[in-house]
Amino acid sequence: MDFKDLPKAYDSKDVEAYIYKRWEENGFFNPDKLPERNQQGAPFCISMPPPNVTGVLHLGHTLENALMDTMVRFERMRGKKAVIVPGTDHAAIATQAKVEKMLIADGMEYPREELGREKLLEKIREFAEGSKATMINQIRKIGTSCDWSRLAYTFDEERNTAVNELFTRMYNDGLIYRGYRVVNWTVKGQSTCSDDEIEYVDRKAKFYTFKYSKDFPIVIATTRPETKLGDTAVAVHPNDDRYKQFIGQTFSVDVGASKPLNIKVIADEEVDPEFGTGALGVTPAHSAVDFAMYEKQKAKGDPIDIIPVIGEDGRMTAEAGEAYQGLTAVEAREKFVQYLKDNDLLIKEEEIDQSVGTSDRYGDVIEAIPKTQWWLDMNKEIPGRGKSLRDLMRDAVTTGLDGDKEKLVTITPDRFTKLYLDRVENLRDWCLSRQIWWGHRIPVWYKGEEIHVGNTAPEGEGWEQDPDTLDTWFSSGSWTFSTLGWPNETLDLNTFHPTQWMQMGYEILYLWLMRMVLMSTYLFNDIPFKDAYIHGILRDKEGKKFSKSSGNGIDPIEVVDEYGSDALRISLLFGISAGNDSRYYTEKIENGRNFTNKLWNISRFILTNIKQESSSARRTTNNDSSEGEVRSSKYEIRTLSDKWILSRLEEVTASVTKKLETYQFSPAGEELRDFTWNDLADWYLEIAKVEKGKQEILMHILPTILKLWHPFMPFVTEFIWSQFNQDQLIVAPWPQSQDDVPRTMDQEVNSFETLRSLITDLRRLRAEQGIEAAKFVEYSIVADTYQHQLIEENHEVIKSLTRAESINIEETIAEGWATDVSGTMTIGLNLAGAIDVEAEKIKLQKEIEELAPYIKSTEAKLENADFTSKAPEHVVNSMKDKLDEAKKKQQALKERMKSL
RNA sequence: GGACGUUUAGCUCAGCUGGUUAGAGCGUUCGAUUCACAUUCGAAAGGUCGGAGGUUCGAGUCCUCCAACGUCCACCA
Repeated sequence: MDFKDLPKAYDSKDVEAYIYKRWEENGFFNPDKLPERNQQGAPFCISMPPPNVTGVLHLGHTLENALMDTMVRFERMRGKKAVIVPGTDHAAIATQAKVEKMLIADGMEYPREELGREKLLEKIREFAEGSKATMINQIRKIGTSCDWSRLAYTFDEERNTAVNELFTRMYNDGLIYRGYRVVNWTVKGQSTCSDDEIEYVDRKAKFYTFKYSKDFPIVIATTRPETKLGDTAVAVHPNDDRYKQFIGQTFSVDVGASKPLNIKVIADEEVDPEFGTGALGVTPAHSAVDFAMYEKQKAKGDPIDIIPVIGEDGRMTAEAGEAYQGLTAVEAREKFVQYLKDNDLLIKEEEIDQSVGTSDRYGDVIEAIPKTQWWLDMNKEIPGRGKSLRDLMRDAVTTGLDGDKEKLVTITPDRFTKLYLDRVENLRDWCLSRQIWWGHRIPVWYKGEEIHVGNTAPEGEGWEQDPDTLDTWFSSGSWTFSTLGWPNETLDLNTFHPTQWMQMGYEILYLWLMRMVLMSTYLFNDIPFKDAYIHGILRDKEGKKFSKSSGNGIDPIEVVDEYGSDALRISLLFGISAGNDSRYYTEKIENGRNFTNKLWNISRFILTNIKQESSSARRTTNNDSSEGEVRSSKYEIRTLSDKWILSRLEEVTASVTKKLETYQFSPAGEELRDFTWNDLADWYLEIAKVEKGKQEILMHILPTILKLWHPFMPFVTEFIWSQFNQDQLIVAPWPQSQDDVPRTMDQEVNSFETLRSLITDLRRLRAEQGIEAAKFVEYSIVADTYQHQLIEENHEVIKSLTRAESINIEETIAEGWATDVSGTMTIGLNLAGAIDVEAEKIKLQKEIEELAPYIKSTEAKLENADFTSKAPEHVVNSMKDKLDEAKKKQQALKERMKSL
């Protein structure tokens, strides 16, 4: 397609499909196929946070892809060996829960029972494969330049090997152990879950204060009376005078169950004498805290019993007594409370606010029940390392591992480091095993008393593999290295690990970031990535979270189809700041689309302009990608506007580079947009229509801004680039900026700014007087020598941009003309006598008044010795200059007033 | 109970280590169909930076307290 055929409006659809295909064909997503320049460059690797195979991508994924792709394209152009390693996550519990829900919706009552393990897994696998295919296509559509040859899946064979190996090593180091402890149990999901998979919701609850029996001396309180059937102790503070006397005694109490409870009164420092009745009914089987007391008592040699009264089905067990067995917890609660009432044991019943833990996937209330599970120890010293996992996780974000700053994870914004650390200090041992089926099987085999832990099943007959699966985060925690080939010593692993950059939403800081740090520090004594950028979540126009239940979900692909991927990308990136939520709404996308179109038309103008103006086919074809700046050597700086725009381009290049280096995506993009639209399009291109002969300069500017824009808007920039280049923009060198912009430019830039405001002021003058836009007018200007020269030199530009018949430099503005002051110049507009003198006076008076307070306060500041002696010189000087100008302006205004 | 975040034009948000008369986009008002673009162009109106103190020559920008909204954490027995 030749540029003369470029349509007036940019149509993203065909272009995007064509361009992405071309990229893939050229193989530049694969770091091994990048040009020599990149092969020599430093590695830059981003592990794509693998989206869950639970369905389709949402806007949040689009934001993440935009962030990653912007970074990787930037670094690729800068000559690094850059790669995004893509993948998907089997998302164990989330996916199984999703498929089960779908099966139930289709009429199945108990999918697990009805299908059995293998058949249900087959269903889930089918669904997962479908999701994967959909999501990969969606990622392509967004334009993410990830290396599909390195595509991974948390549940494929390579990752399974990694997971098993990791588990085995941790087991052999004594960090993974099997233990009977209280776990978080979802009855609906029929599985344990980790502390991180619990979502707390506020609700009202009844708080009951009661005695076990008439003759029991201590009053206790609870929101879960039914669990009290499993109480085996009452804990009080050792110094509590009210209860001291009972410590050590055991009471047999009849609570209306089949057999009486033996309640021992124990002392525990943890009990707060001020809270409630100062005594705590201990239910070791159904409370993590109480279980800890149970363990403590055991260690002390003064054990108490543990009686599970709630089973895995959420119903009361036989241990709860015949009268309760089989009842749901809620039914049992009612029954027990009724018993207390009937026997005059209930002392108080009040309503309180309670925060109750629920399963984030199944939604039901989490029960605490005791169960034998696999755990990862946070506190145990790793053999030969002198540190625990907790220590490593702490070191990785504070001092760097072993005090090495190269092994320090930097989190942006910094405040998340503190949240991370708080969490690290409070981490409990991680329950690794799950009873759901969709996931990596625990690599443990049993035969009688024997246990085998390893990558593969042991030799010999009669071994049975543990039926449980691993917490999904165990596999995603190893993502940064499992995707690079570990446990094999691959070239990728050596080259790209630790990875350079990671981005994620703050909602998975604990779930994922911490686990990745844990795994990498454990295995390699190294970090998983150097810098982590934390982004907020996308909300809708009202600030509500996007969710299926709110019905406000948006399909990014529909948006891409309508507005284009580039438009979507920049509208998501603009207006965000690290760690903060942002809102998404149509106007933003339209704005993105409009800008894309603007860039398109700027390019169209420049390219066609070149064609028309340079009959000698000056257009350079660039056939050596390392010579990206080939055009720059050819241009000639001739006018003020040339100097100005090139100076601005330098400045913007340096600034955008700096901002991208520090992950300031929005400021970088906005600065670029401001330059492209407000400086280049609105001024320089308009001037170019008057001054002519700017082909070379424009053909320097266009490629440069296409490069600068490419990380943000890869499609449209690549396509425009293809109109005058053989090579591809995706691997073109990032523009170099000379930090030392020649000082002589400053003066030029200032002169141009003077010119620019003069033109704006002249335009305003005619607009205020209601002169119709098409009409040519006469201006006159009172200017000093320097300004005079400026106006002379740019006479045609001013005339054209203000639609003037004539512009004359005069001693004074003639009578009957409308006037105003531009900087220190007085400007006039010929109204052919039709001037409202009074209105003019009012306007000028207003301007004089507006200036007065500024002059006054600035003068006061400059007279203040404290200020002039303490403030830095440049501040004082610039203030003097400004004051000077303001005074001149005021003077001009006053003179004009007088002459009226 | 603890911690963190937010509070700047009608709306959505920028404002780095304190230093010019506080910015952008959208929206609004007025004007424009001229040869890149009406997904456009020109011009304008509109905030004193949640509140109260303090530090400083100087505070949206630092400190203290308060308020509203939001988020996370906690063994609320």
